[in-house]
Amino acid sequence: MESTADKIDPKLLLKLRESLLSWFHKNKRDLPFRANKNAYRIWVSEIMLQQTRVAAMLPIYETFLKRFPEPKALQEASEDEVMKYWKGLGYYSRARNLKKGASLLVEKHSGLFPENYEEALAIPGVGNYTASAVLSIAYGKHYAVLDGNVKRVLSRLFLIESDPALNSTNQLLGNLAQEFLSPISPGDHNEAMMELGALVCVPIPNCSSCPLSIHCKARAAGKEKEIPTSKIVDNWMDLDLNFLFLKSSKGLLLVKYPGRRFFKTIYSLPFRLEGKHPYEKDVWVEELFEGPGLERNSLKTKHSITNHKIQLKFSDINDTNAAKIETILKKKPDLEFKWIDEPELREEFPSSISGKLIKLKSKMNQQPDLPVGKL
DNA sequence: AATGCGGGGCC
DNA sequence: GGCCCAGCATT
Repeated sequence: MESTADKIDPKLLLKLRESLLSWFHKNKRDLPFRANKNAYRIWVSEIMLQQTRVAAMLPIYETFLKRFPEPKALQEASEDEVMKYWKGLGYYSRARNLKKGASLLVEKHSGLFPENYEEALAIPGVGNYTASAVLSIAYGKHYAVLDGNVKRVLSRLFLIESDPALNSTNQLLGNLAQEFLSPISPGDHNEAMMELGALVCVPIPNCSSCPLSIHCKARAAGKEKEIPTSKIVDNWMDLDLNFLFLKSSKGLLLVKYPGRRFFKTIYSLPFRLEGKHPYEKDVWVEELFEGPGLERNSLKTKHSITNHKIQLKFSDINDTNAAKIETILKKKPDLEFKWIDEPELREEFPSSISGKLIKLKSKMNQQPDLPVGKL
């Protein structure tokens, strides 16, 4: 633990905070969630901003809050309507959690976002980051946020060279953030750190406009461009997944099989890995795809699962003898399967992939002259 | 500690 | 067309 804040000159800390805050007051962007501040509006903005760029969430934020200006409105709305307002933001469990959280607020907290950290953490979809952000910005509580921006700023300012993906580094950065946090204006301080990381201390930093640059250890060491560095390489792999709509008199086939690469714990349509990939093929899947009347179409769409850039495709088999299929499936002892009604697919195969495949199918039905063939 | 979850803006 | 992004929950 070379760099801990308790070794830093307290006067320097004061100076750094002051420079940071005065920079923020002059340079902060005029954003809607910085006006009419209340805990609910800040909570909504923080949830929307998770893994999402400001530019992408701005137009949605305005219309969302106009329709759901307070927790009660969100609680009373149907989930479908909430989803409609969330459309375009992705990570839809965020919206479901927001609605659940609104109910919790109405029922347990008189419609207000709690001021207590543990109670905030108990809200679905609220983790350390969001709890600290809302409590500091809305209520002036003394909790430092630690997001990707703050990690980058702190790593450079205090020359933290260890891998930011490591738990130990995270802990160190969290302690530093808390030590550095302004006791007078924790909310502004947190926002200022994130704003600095978003505008100035970006991956390739603009040190000449940074209020902290003269005290930045990474800059002094000439390492500002290489910090933070992660030794963890994400080698994204290209992968083709062909999903099979196998329909028999019993319905549409779903399977679950813990030994496969994806969807170990949920039911999904049977899928086959195609093209070049390092994974083992499953014999029973190949047998299914060899069934009679296979129709492969040329439509595809994109999907990503951690470290995999996937081309999604699908094939159809209709009017198949269910008993024969089940014979194939039963050869695999730990394979579970069931037959469902096709309209239930989204619920029964709870991945966004099912939605994408449904969309692809409807596209195909609108253009019946698309090439369809045995291969 | 690893893994799954997405879609849009921007270069 | 690829890259990047104000994390959380589950396992």
